Amino acid sequence: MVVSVGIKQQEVLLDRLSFIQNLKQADIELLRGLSWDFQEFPAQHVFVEVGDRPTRSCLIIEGVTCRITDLQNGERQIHALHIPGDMPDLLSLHLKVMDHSLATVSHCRLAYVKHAQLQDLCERSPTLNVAFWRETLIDAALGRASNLRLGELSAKERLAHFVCEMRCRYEAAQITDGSTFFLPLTQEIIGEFLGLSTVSVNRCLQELRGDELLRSERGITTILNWSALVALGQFDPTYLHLND
Amino acid sequence: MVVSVGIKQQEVLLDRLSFIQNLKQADIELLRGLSWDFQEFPAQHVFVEVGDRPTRSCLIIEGVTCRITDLQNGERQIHALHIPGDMPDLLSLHLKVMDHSLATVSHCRLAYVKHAQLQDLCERSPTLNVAFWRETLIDAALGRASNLRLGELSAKERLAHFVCEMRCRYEAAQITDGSTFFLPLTQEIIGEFLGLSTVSVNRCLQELRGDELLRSERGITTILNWSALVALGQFDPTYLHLND
DNA sequence: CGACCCTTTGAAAGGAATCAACTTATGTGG
DNA sequence: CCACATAAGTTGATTCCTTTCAAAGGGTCG
Repeated sequence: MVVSVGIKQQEVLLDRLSFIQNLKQADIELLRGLSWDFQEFPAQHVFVEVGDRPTRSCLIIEGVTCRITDLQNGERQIHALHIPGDMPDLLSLHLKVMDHSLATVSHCRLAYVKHAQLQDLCERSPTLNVAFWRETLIDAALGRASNLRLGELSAKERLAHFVCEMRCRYEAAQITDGSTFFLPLTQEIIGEFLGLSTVSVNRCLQELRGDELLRSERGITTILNWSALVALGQFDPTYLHLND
Repeated sequence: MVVSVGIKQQEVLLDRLSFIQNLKQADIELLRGLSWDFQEFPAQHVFVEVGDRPTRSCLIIEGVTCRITDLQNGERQIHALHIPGDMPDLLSLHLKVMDHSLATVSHCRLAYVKHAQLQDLCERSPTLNVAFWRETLIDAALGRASNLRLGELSAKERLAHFVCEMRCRYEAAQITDGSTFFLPLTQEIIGEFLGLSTVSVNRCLQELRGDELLRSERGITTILNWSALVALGQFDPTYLHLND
């Protein structure tokens, strides 16, 4: 379903990219010249599948999506969670065959651009070329953070690290309300992301709440003790590359 | 220590890039025009540190390097292992501050190019721009494979998956001898990569040997039963993007 | 030949998974 | 607006895979 193209929605991308690069007027015009197709999906909807050869990439306007690999036993590993402003399949611009799937976690509004347009834009503007390339590099950096969590941290530490990351990303995307933000994730999803069982996620969450590090109900998450969370999760935001 | 610049060493890069793109003559000349600084390091040598702001990137000519994050307790997570033909810090071309360290695992010979040269080359040739971008995307895909191993696979499965990946990458880099290749890694390094203790790595390796899936001594690894290894590790080489 | 690093082995402890049930939300239709 | 159905969260008991601890064997190199 194609919905109306609102200027405000396009600005999501401008906000994101201007954050990291000094865009010249010409670049801004190139970005504004992109034509987007808007599409909405319900929660739990797979919108890109392994093996697909996408001809366009999407920008998340609203909602949360995840990058998934399915396993034989029906389990699945969530490699990454993406929030508004992210372009979860920007990589398909140069990796022709998808090596994973993308699915919505919550109800989502996505904006699609054709690869051809992006390629053209990258050839015209070295600045934008770098900006988009850089987006894929930061996406990869988030993957390294996942490695760290999965490989070295305990269940409780993983959860703390994860919350810290999300808080920073939400803040960067300017969708926080003070130290409160809305994470529309079930404990099952969090478990699939952190390599934990739902039961473990639940218990660790309760511990974090009991330790008064955070409050959370129905996805509405409030950080109560940031420094303690950071320490527990050994969280170092360098990998988010928000300031370089 | 800067050593002599051999033509053969430069070809490592050409081989790698021509594998994935149809290079035009002009591109090949641009690549040949790059000036490399060759440097050698002993094993266990950290050559890029967290927080560094590199002005050049390296290509591995010989040896194995690793991408590392150090933790408080002295443990470290190895995010990735790189082999000849890989450019482990190509990402520093656009991520100014390193969010991890790079270290040699075995004795290494590295070839360095200045970022300025690479940037210039990317502006001159859209093809090469894509080729290098794509290299960083594949690097990220390897990270997703790590996620999968760490998050969903048992110790034995992780090891199997890992061996499968290395075999494919070694083959692509043309440094195999039939089903035999040289992995200069201690069990400790493998453990740090797979999120396992040295003891577990050792026991799983013995199992794989006992099951006659592979043979290995002093890093010399021989695959005895490829399909069984692939099945055990649930290995799907799509993410290596060797054919697209 | 001894020092050192890597590998191997055994026994015990522990963190998280699993299984199963129960409670609390969310949502739909009568 | 309540009854029922479904999804999400919570709890307890048990099992199991890995880790940890500790020590012995084996290879390499000065």
